[in-house]
Amino acid sequence: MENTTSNQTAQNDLQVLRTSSLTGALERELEHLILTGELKPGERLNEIQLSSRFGTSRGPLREATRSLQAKGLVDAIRNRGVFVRSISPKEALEIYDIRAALFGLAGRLLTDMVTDAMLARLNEFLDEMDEIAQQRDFDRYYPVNLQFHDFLIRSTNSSMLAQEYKSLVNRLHLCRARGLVQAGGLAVSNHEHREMVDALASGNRERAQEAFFRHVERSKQRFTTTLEK
Amino acid sequence: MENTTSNQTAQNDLQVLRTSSLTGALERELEHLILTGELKPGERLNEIQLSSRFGTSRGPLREATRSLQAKGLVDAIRNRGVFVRSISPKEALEIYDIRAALFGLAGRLLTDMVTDAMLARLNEFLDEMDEIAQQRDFDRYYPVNLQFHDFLIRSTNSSMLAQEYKSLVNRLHLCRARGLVQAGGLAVSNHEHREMVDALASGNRERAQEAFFRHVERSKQRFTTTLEK
DNA sequence: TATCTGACAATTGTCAACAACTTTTAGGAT
DNA sequence: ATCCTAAAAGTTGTTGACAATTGTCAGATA
Repeated sequence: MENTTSNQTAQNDLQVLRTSSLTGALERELEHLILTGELKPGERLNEIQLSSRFGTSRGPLREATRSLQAKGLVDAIRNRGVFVRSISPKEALEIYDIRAALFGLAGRLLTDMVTDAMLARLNEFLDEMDEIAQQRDFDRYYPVNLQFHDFLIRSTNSSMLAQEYKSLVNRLHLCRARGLVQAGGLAVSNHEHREMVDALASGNRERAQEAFFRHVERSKQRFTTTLEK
Repeated sequence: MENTTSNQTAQNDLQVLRTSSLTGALERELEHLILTGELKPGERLNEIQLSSRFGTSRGPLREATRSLQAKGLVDAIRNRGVFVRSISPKEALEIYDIRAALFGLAGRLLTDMVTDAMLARLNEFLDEMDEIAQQRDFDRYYPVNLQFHDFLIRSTNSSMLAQEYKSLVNRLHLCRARGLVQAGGLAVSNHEHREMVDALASGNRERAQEAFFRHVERSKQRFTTTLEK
């Protein structure tokens, strides 16, 4: 039994390596370590240590870190090494603005392609989040909230937009000062969600864009206020 | 004489290598080759050929291409090589939208920080472009138009925004179908520019955002029409 | 003629070794 | 004790070699 499972995983690994690459796998692994916080902002990525940990040589690992550098997740200093990037509050605010702009675009695009089925699904989300918000259960609210936003972005059918948006969210995770930012405004947040969905249903592009934009901007403000104390 | 200059460039190269890296230099060089069209969309980047051309080994070159891959300028296929990315019309349209959203954000941000000096500089740009447009001199119009947009983006003081915007513009260059798109609408374009500056001067955030947004959207429409014939 | 097969060439994937640089540490001078 | 210096250790930068894969082409077969 143990034999078959290990054979299976070995086959999976091979399957992965046929289409993807060792570098790509390492990159995903490192990205995971960074985003989960196992590798913390400012921490150095030791090539020897990491490559021996993953059982590869330094070459593919270096390629993976170059990719992460281009994505803005690490900084590289020549002859010193690569370090998990640390996003300053100033940079975080800049990213919030860009995220707001992209989310606003999502709202604008969705207005012209929204269906009854989509509105129904969105209202399901709203109801679910309302229920959770009333119980002040942040641990349950957070993932659904994430799903809600993901659903909206993916519904635009713009893979470029989805990719850019994800990249921004990832970088935002690297801001140390970003604790449980929105722990306070659960009900508030969902009120904004309703405004967004209503704007979509109204068919008014500019209104939807503005509603989506402001939702992220308010989240930015909540971040600012928690920052000041 | 020849000796001193070659010594100087050699010193410059060394100076560059102290702060930057060989990989970084290679990446810039490759990016240049791609954006100028010396390496055309779909073309393969031969590691041996390129590394011998630049006088390095394949290691740093591979790291450079990984970075370009993350930036969306090349595609890599395992065991086949990396290829200059070819942006489809569909993807180009998606990028136009994102660019519009970011440019709209620039307008919104600038509204709150615009100075008399900045407005004066912008009006200089407008007058200059008007003059060139009347002469139908596209070769002169294009770089000034670029400068104008660059000036606006940089004036927001958001390095993140500038970086993202530049990345999008770069990728747009990889669309084969994008010839001299806006060769037609010189005067039209500058009329839109005036609307943008006027909106900035009005102090109305939403109006400025919309004006900036629509400017890129109209440029997208011009792209679409040239695409259809 | 068209298609399949297998050897050969070209190219990419990975690795280990060496060179260059940085940081640490130990020793000595003040 | 403090500061400087130089050797040592640790880490990154780069290279060339080898393995694995893909592409090419001549010859055999139907």
